[in-house]
Amino acid sequence: MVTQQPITLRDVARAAEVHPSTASRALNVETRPLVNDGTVARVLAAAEALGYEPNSLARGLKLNRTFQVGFVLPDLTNPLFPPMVRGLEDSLNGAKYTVVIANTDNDADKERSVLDAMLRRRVDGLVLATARRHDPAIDGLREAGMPLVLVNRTTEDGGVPSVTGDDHAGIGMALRHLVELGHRRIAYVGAPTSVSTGLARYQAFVSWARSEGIEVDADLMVSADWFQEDPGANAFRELLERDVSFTAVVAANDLIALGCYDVATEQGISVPGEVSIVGYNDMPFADKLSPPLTTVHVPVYEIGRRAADLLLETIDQPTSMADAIRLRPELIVRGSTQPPVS
Amino acid sequence: MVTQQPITLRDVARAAEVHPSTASRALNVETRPLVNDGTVARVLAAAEALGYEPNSLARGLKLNRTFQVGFVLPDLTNPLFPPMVRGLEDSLNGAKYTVVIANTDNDADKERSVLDAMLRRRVDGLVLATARRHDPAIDGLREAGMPLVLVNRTTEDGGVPSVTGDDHAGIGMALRHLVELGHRRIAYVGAPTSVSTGLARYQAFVSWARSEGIEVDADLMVSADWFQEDPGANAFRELLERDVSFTAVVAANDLIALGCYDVATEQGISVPGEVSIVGYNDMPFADKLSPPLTTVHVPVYEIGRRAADLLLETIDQPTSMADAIRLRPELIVRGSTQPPVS
DNA sequence: ATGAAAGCGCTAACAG
DNA sequence: CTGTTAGCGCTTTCAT
Repeated sequence: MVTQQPITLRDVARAAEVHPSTASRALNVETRPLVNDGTVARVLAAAEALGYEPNSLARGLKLNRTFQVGFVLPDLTNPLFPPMVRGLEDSLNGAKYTVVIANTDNDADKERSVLDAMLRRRVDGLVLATARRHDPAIDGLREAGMPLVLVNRTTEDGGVPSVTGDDHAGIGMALRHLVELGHRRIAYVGAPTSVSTGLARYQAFVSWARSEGIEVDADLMVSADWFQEDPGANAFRELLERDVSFTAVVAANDLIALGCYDVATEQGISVPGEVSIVGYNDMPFADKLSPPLTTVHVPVYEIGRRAADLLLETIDQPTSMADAIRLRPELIVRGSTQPPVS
Repeated sequence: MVTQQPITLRDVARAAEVHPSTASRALNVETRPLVNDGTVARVLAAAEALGYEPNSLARGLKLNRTFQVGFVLPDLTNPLFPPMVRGLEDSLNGAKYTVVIANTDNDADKERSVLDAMLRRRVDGLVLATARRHDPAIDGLREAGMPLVLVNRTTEDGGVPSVTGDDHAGIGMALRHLVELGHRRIAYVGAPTSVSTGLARYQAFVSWARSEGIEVDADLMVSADWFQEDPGANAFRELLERDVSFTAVVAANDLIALGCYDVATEQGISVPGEVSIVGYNDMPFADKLSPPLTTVHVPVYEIGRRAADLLLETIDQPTSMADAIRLRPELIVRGSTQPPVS
């Protein structure tokens, strides 16, 4: 089994009996008009016959572009991200770009090393799902002139384009749904306000509660240490220990809602019999939980697509404006909410 | 905002007042011994000060390696794959490799175009989760001398290293569990035998049924069109329409089991009251289903890690043997199985 | 121990 | 319309 070495442009040129640069022009759609139709045909035929695949390393080195973009996210096993990746790819592949994924596990060191690796690879742009509200890493990237798009979360330092769900609207949908069912004592199991989604959802909860005429009781607000199941469970336990009465809870995301499910099961609290729960994101299998989770659907795939489009714009035209695209979520009513019994 | 252009080796060399080739030697751990300690220090300091990041395009072009490996899979949103990706990355990143993911959606055209893209990118190797039992695409890749590792599924044409779960053992665990509970009429909701996992699980079911002294009734065997929920539901419906009696089913994977759940719910059949169901894979959230799914856990993350290690070996030493690593699964008993009532 | 020179495969002026 | 030339940033003989 001979590891046959790849065909190069020179091979094609030789076969077509033209100069390599002519072959290059013939092969590239942009420059093809510059060359004689007959020659084009000959070159194309030769390339086809030899099975020529351009070496994108050489091409990238010359053009100073890699046609690769990085996607930096906390953890791919969070079910939020795979559909987003698909969205990115579906948009980017059309433009001949490839996506390279890197996980940070919310670890600052890992984030730095991951970003370094991206820079070394000379990615043409970066999609970041890891933004904190104040994020020096992002500032650094911007200063280095790296095209950037934030997804899901944003930074407050401004100037960076982003594609997110509309958290204010989404939390409003969740809360109004509960109010319409008749709930008045509604708890909020939040998430760290150090990231934009945590803050926005918290603020939205407070603001919508006010406008719906619901009492905003600090005793009804807890915060999970992170957007995950166990922290959600801990936060919900803390809430229960406060011994305040409530008939419903809005969770800052589905995994936190799952944590609430766990504690409810563990303590024999019926969902939605005794307490209604609304999640956020509509992650895969949210409909398979017991009870099926009422939640706010975030168009994650679409976020990926739009982010890709925005990034491509930014790469092609670095002066373009820093759009902050907010995609509208949708309430999905399932089995975890019902009118309060009392 | 000036897009400052990256620091090159020449910049570092100039700052350290050495020749670029000396700087190169100093920077590379392999060749560092060749250069004077003092000079090394000066170069390293200069590189650090300037924030030098080697251009891996140039490096790759010279060395004829990209330090990238491709991972070709059907669909990243299948919950089986994200942990596998993490396993790959955790192993590969240590060796300074990056993973590029591509989805085929089980579409032959798409598969061809992704593989082309991978070749164009000159990936150093490929991990494939898309193998069919006879797979011309894989043959082509082998002939081209591309280092290859198959995961999850294998091909029958041999000679390609692979890392999979031990399906024979796993199905045995599932079946024995049901037999030990007292089930005798056990159905099998399978998957296409055109892929190795579909075939292996089918054969394992038949073989274990025999050795356990269970009747192998063709009427109790159906096959889903694919490893997914809806096909699983359709297959289970077909089984029910046959009007044969059974008290338990082994599903070829969790998503198919989920499809069985759906039909059971739709037709008012109690799980596990009237029929016990065992899944396969132990996908994320299998424990959150209602009822929590008894299933066979496949060490997916570990498969990723081992595949990465194997691929690195193959890249470094293309003559190495085509190991077929089979990782042992584990039965996870949850709420979807119980002794038969009758 | 370091410098000089060549070249990986490609593209883009610049000529003709 | 096509050929010539040079160079992207790096590594690696080959000299010294």
